[in-house]
Amino acid sequence: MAASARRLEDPPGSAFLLAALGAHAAARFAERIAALDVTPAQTGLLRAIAATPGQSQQVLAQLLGTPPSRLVGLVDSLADRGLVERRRNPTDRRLHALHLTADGATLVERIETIGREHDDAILRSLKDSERARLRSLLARIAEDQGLTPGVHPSYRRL
Amino acid sequence: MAASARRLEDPPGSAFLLAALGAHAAARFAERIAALDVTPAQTGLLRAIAATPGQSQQVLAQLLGTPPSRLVGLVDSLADRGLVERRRNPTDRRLHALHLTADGATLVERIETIGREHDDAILRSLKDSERARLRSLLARIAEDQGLTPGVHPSYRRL
DNA sequence: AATAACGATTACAATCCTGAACGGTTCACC
DNA sequence: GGTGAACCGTTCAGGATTGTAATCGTTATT
Repeated sequence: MAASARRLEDPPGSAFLLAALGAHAAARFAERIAALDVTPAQTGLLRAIAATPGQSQQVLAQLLGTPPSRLVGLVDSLADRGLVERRRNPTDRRLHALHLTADGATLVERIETIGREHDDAILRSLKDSERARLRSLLARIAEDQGLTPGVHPSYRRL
Repeated sequence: MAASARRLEDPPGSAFLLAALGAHAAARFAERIAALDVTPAQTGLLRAIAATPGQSQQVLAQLLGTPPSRLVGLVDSLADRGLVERRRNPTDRRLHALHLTADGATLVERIETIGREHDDAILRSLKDSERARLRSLLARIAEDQGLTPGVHPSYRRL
């Protein structure tokens, strides 16, 4: 009989801590933005459209790493609420260029505010210098792991 | 027209980085253990049983933060493969005490090995001293945020 | 002009989770 | 001691989400 009897409390590794904390942060953020009646997926799409307006759904789907069919429902839900517009491209009428409406733009602003509050809530136990250190470490891992900056990997196959 | 035009690349905050990296780490881990034909949820349950054997499903459900009905299927899938045993408690025949079989124990060992490899893969861009620093920062946040150590929050309402 | 390629959409099936209801068992209390 | 409440595990139906493949309209190719 080997020693085993590993306790549940000793964490199995930093990567697990990372995953657990990431899920926690994501869940908390989802709670916050629920007040605005948006889901994390919608938020990511709004952010992407705000960053590069006028793109086709195809391009956007590739950027986010999601099947195009999934974008349809997402865009629908935002378009129905008047936050996003599908503008047909006159020269190529297959394309739907996505743009934010005025309402959509102000919503993105609110989301960014909530994001900053969320950030503070999650990191409240760290001093500013420690926050900077953490951010730098995380950024290095993210780059090494090939994450596209500003895009949440959950669009891919989750 | 305000300045806006935030680029997608500048990350919206460390909490977002955390969430993105956590999702990435979780997805990669899921890929690894898929070779053993287990899901992350099953892995967490196996770990919990290994840490505190003989517990009832009710207690386990509360520890993991999941509705008991969700445990049933999880335990079923592991029991069908002979990794976990449900033992009726003779003094209180309502309870099902959960234990690992020999196969289950060796599987947990393999999962721990994979976990260490996974850890190295995620953190490969960091020196040992930096890994220690990161771990300490993450642990502090996790404690401050009230995460139960060793338990992945995704069992709760995801 | 015919056919292939392409963007967006729809249809469909598969998966997973939640919440309530259900049998079997034990406990509390009169 | 017997009756009803509480409890454990299970089951069941409903809802939400996602990926694959077929479909429709439009454009490019030859």
